[in-house]
Amino acid sequence: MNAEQDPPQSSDDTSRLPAERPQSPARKTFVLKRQKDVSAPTFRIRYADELNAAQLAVVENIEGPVLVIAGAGTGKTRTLTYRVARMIEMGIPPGHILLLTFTRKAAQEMLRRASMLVGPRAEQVEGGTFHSFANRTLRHHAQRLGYNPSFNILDQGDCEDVVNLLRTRLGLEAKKRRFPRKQTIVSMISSSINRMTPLREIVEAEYPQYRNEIEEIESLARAYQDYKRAHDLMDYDDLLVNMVMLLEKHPDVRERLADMHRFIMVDEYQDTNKLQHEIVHRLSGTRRNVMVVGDDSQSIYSFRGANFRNIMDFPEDFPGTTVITLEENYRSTQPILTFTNEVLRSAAEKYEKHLFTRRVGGDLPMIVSTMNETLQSQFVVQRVLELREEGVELNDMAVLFRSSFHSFDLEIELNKANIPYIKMGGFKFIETAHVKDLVAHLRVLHNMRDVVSWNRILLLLEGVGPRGAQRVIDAIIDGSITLSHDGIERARGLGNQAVARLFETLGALVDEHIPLPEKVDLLVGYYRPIMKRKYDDYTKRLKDIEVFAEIAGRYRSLNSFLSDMALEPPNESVTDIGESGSEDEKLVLSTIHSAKGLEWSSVFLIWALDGFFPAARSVGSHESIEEERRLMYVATTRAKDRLAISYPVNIYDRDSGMVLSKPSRFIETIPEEIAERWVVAEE
DNA sequence: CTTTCAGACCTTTTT
DNA sequence: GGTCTGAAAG
Repeated sequence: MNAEQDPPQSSDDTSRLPAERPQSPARKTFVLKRQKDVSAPTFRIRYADELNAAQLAVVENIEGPVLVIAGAGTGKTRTLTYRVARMIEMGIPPGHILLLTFTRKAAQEMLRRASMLVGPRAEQVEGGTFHSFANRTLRHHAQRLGYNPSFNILDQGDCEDVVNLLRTRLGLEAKKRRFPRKQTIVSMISSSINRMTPLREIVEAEYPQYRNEIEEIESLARAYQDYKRAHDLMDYDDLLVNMVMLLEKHPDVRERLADMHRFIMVDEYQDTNKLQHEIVHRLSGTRRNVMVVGDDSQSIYSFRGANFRNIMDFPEDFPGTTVITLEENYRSTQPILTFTNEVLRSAAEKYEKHLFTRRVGGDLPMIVSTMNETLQSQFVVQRVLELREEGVELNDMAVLFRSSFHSFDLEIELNKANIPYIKMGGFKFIETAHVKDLVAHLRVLHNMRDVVSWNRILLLLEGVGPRGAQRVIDAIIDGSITLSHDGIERARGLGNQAVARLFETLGALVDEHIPLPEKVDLLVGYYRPIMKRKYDDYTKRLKDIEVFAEIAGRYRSLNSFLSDMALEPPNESVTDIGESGSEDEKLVLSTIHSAKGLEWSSVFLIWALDGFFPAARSVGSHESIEEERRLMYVATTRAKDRLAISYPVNIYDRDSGMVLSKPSRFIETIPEEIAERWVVAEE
């Protein structure tokens, strides 16, 4: 099928043709001319030479719904890049293209590569995550939904704080029976929202132990929603919910947005949830120029409400969909590909794909059993050093694991061996208490009504507890304390030295003409003594604060800084972030989730031990086991040339109280001719 | 009211 | 090994 000849439905769907719709003249002629003349020899890029047949089909199908099933390593990024380039060459204004990706980095990378093909115009394509797109859009249209445009965004920790506060207020402490902890409550609510399923059903299906508490949980959830709305706060889910609301309840806005984003591309579609699907569906409107790419076999975010039904059902949601499958793998050698296919062989439901590669030859994957945890780490260290000797750069090797803490022991051994590494995923810099404290100060400057942040920064003060904080917050909300001169006087009148100093500091910073870096410096000066009093590892944390100031220094506006910190925080974990730039060559340690979309020459997968991977708590249900299997697939498909999977035996697991010694069920049955088995024992 | 302290609890994955 | 909660001391 070929967009140049006769795009399907172009005759009956007139709304797509700009000529029918009065517009600014310049824009109109621009688009019209190109659409009728697509195959004219104005393309400077010779797409057919650069892409294989399936990839070319993706690039040439610009109009109408397109579903691309892209197996691992099949050149998805390349294809998307060329598609963007092609659209721009066709004369589609870059601003009309919306590229939704899983991380902002992925979008930036694609646009950077596209701009190398067709020039800097490509950078004007609107790209980013669903959340960041929703954020930008909602800042423009907040009033329509009754929000202040300077709403602040709550991360998960903030949400938990709110729930905690409201729970106390409603008198729902874990007094009598067992009431779920705040974390659990937040994830219940989030599940309910992202799956568009009533809370009651979520609790009954997934948290049956709290069945008797449903009434209370529901009322807490309601209080939570009201609270956020009353104070111009949105959590991650609200960004999506409100985006859907905006599109649903305000047709004029929907029209305008659909007009602005005529061509929509969504990457990693297998990891979108129902809300995100709604956004795509409504935004594409009658034009239906939607292309989604994904691999159902790599769907690994169901805990976040992602539903791979989205990708399975796409052709039904968008009748007339062109389905294109990318099957040539350019990444891995045949032995690795054979191995990954074997991992996937018994998956329950999937689009059939037959990945093949021309990279014949290469080592068989290794499955390595070690006596204990330390030997596993030492095995990795030794192999890394050997490969390094053979000329493989550290950058081109990665160690992957199911859960963040699985790398702890390895990190010790890496330090001993002086191997520099960077760790992705797990606990983040931005989530450390002292960094959150600083951010909270900036957030109240951005939005005085951010009571969550007020609460946080007031509780830092000596002599202020929950009660005192609430008194001050009440005064802020009713307007008797402000950051103006007499507002500060009033704060001083409260009789607490520390509170007075807080307001003096903030009062001096509220001036919008002060550049952000300067604000942060002043704030750090204010915060340092507080930190010294509160944390005994003060000097270690001080380093983070310096890094924080440095990051803030790159931003001009408080708004964009806060949005980025909430939506796209640095993914490196705490220890690494300060060292960036000190050494270029580093071994990558990463959770499998954070390794999505990446590739390395050599990949180690550690802790492939039943109970760790699959995780013990996933063993219960069929669906979660299937997801773990896909996770194994994602992990193993990251490898280009070498793959080693290891597991220690005889590990005592506190959770189950058992000694675990079985290799992961996903690799246990792999035949001898597909993977070599090794044992590492003490000499 | 706030702070401190001791015991209970449980740990995926991320926007 | 860390966070979270509740009770007692300041």
